[in-house]
Amino acid sequence: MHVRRPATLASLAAELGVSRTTVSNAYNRPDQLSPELRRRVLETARRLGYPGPDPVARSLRTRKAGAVGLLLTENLSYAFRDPAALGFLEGLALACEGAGQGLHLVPVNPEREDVAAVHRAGVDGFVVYSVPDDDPHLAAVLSRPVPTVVADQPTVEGVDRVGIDDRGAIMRLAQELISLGHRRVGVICMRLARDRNDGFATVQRQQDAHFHVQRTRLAGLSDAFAKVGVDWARIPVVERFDHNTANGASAAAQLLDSDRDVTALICTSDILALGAMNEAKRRGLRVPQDLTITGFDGIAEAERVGLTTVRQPFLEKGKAAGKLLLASPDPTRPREITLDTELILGQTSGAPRTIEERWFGP
Amino acid sequence: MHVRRPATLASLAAELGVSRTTVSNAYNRPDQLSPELRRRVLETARRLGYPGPDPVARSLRTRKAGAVGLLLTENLSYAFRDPAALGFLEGLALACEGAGQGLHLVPVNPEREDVAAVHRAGVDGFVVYSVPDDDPHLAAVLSRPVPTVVADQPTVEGVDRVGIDDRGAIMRLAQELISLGHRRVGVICMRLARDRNDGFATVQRQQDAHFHVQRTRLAGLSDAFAKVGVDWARIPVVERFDHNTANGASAAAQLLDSDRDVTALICTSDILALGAMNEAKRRGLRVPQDLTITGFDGIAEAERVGLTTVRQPFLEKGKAAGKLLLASPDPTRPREITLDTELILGQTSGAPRTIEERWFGP
DNA sequence: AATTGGTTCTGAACCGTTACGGTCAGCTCC
DNA sequence: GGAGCTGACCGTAACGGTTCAGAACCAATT
Repeated sequence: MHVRRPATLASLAAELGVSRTTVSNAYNRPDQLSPELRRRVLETARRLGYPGPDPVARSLRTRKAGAVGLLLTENLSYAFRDPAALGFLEGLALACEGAGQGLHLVPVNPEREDVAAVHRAGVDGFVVYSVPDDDPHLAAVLSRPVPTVVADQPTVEGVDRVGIDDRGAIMRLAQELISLGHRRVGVICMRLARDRNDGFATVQRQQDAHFHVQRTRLAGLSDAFAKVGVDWARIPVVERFDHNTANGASAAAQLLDSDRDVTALICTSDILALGAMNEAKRRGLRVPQDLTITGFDGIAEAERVGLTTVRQPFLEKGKAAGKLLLASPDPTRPREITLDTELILGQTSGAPRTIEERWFGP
Repeated sequence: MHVRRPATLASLAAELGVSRTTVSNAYNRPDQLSPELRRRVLETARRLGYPGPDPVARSLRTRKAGAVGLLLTENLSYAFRDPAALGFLEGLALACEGAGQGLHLVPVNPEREDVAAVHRAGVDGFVVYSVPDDDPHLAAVLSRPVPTVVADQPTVEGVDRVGIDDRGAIMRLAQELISLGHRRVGVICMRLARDRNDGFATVQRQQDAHFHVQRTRLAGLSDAFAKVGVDWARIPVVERFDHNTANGASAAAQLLDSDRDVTALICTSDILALGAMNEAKRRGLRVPQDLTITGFDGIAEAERVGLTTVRQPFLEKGKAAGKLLLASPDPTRPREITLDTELILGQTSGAPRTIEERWFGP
């Protein structure tokens, strides 16, 4: 085996008896030197095992890394499990690919507050996806002098943003349930803050939630029900830290155990809703006759089972974030993109049974 | 809005009247200077809007980028749709995360042969996942003087490798079918080369396949059937370029149209097998009574429907690739990791009906 | 003969940092 | 009271490129 020679542009130039500029040009500006010389340069490079200009050194000089950083709140691997995050990731990847930019996933250890990884990432900009307001990594990103786009997060001064109208979308869903006659409902939501709280969430906790998306959706629900005179404080909201169907099921169980007369379970994600459906089935509750269940996101699996939900365009969101970041040499005017959502009325929602029906059958 | 001042470590040092080394130490080696001075440095940094040492310059100096490059054959976004690739990606991400390394997805435009992206990536090493032997991007990666690990690919001289025993695994599957009595089978496989060929694949094309995994699996099947005297050349092999269930279905249709007496469809991936099952259903063929269908990979959906398949540990494969890359300061001995697979006998395989049964019913 | 223009190549500055090998004052220890 | 140590800080030399303003040369034009 040959040992990799630490050949550099300079050593190559010396070997050839030309200037470093010329060697550089051989790679970057073929029109700046004669074809013959260029051929010789590349030939000698091959012979010496020179792998071409060092990307890092080039980045330093040109002040371009050719990559976009992506900051996620969770373990990197979470992004590959959650369909919504995955869709976003795919969209972002598409945008990067289209622009010939790499996508640098920043490693975040949620245990340690290891902000160093953010500082170490050689990128031209950041996309921040759904991290809590108070996340130190977000602060670290904002401290870096590169353009940033946040997604599914509250607007940050001077930073582009892409998202959906979570509030309006879930309000329309709620209004649908309300018009069907639902008043006594339960809510299942994802984690509201960085501390684990698997159980009921007080109104205070809901309002203080550090995750923008969850906070906004709960607020939308609260407003929608307030309009028809339902006291939100009496609506049970169950929170789950980890986002999976098992937790959707256990949250549904907790909710149904605490109040048997709930007529609908409103979940802030499809994953949770799918879990809730499993629990309903386990209890022999028919959906939607005995219990209405709704989700949020519009993932493929939800569509398959006919879940009533709000469909949001993950992929487009990711693409939009990428385009926003890559197309912005103009840092003066922060932009905000709000994508449309669609209310999907599936087979998991219907009118609640009356009290009589509940006790004496239909 | 404040304009980002291009403050540097040097300007900060000048402002403070200390050396650049001291400022550097304030960030990297707190023990090398008095707490008081460090406090002053950081304070002044904040005041001047100095965001901390530039990651690219640091990388140049330390010769560490803190990131691993990942090369995929397909569009980046393909990786987010294919469950096997996704599992690998997740495993790799976990390994990177554990080591505090970023994961840099290299943008590959399969249209243009834009190898430049490989040269532009500031990474400490590469993982190459299942690209064809003759892919120029692979060559570009190998030309870079950084450690590399290939996965699901043939061994490259001096390069670590991780994979499974595709040949042995599919042979065990084939032997199972053979012992059930199947002799007249059809095969559905993924793309064999970079050129599109949606249709039958000749034996020559099978042997020349540039995708190692597919080539090896077909060879394993060929060998298994040869052992019991089946002439492989007469076994129809249908190839599909794009990997999705729709293509699995159309390939199954093509196969069944060409030979109605096939008793089993052996697919080289679960996705294709799931598509084939859809087609069988559409035709009113009962599985496994009328037709045996098998897959390969062991994805969640396959498990759900009870597909007979080979389960391979994607996640572990990704993890292993990451560990191999990150734990190797020793370039002298290339290593090879072969992970175990498991034959899953589901409900989609059974004994073939005899000719009589086929024509006259059971 | 002088000017112009084009091609091809060069020299030197610069990108922002960290590694390495110091210096120097103050202190301890017999 | 001199040797030896320690803590705190500094100067210089890389790290490996890109870029820009010319220099040198030659041919064509005025």
